[in-house]
Amino acid sequence: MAGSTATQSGESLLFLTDEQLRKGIEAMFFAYRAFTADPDRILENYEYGRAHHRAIHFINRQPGLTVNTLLAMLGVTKQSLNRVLRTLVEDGLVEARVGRRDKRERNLFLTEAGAALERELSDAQRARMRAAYRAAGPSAVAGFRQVLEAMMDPDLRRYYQSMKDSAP
Amino acid sequence: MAGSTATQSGESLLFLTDEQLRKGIEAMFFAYRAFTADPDRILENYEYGRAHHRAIHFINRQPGLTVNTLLAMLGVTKQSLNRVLRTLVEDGLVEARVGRRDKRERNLFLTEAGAALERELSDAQRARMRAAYRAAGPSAVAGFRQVLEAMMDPDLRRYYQSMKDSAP
DNA sequence: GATTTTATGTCAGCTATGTTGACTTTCCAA
DNA sequence: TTGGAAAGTCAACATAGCTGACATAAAATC
Repeated sequence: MAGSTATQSGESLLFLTDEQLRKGIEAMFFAYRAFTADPDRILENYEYGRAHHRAIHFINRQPGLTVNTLLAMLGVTKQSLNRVLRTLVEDGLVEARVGRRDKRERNLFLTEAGAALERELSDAQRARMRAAYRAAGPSAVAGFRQVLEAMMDPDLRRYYQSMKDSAP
Repeated sequence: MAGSTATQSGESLLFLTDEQLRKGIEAMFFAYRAFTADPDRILENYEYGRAHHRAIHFINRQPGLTVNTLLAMLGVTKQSLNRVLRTLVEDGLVEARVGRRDKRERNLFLTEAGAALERELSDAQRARMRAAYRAAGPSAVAGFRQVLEAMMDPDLRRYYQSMKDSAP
């Protein structure tokens, strides 16, 4: 409630003033908008939206994942995801295979066409990310990742950390 | 198109593999979701949405700003913003004063009630940001800000940099 | 074997927030 | 004095969230 500048933390306090925190909030807002701008532009050509991009992204990251797993990562309702998934399957970008062990489950995979769109979207997004990383430098990148990680919901942080981090 | 791991950059290349970039992309996605979660929860109680929050945030940051300026920062159409602004004015959270010099313009201000909601939303969001900053440490915070800044649209970066950064 | 739980899909309807297009009012400035 | 910028409004639409209700199949449990 109060100024919240002064705390008992042992760390340097310079980064915890309200103004600093507000700047961080704005930085997130502006950067996130730029971050989604390129894919959004591409998606228009296909009459898809951000929701399709997110589904495609995670199916690519973890081929064969189940609908429930994807649901947990996206944090939307199954009805909302289903609408997206259905169009992707109909359009031949995603394949939903009945689970081998548990036949109630659907394992999701990108088709060749799906992988191609994933590449197009991700190329654009990675290009911007790469430019930002270059401009900021390696040690800034490490800090960037640390702060984002600390900000995440713990469950998703666990997933995030479990993903491999460097090319094999 | 190709692996895009190898470049001619003089910097350390370790941060520019596709995997590293993809992790950065996911980090943005997950962190942004967490970043908006607290305000979203609060806004439900008032029957407002994220769009209202954004308007309130920027009006608080720059009291008296014009509708056009706000439009540029939010990156939406005036019709979309107008709907939000109208409800905020009707509900007595925002005051739109006719411009002194140019009477076509409307200068936007938060009322006491608007400032109170701003504080509630921003307290929650800053609390999360503060926790993440503390967990990551001061030098990580600097890097975080540098990368986000590099990612922004240049016009918004200019605005962003022009805002004061430390408590006066 | 019967029952319950789980995973998924689907229908209907609602809301928030974005869009475009057309139009009006106000009013500054050339 | 008139052209055009700034602001506001109305209508119609799309996307992507949401809730609730219900269906089906398969697994798990009793």
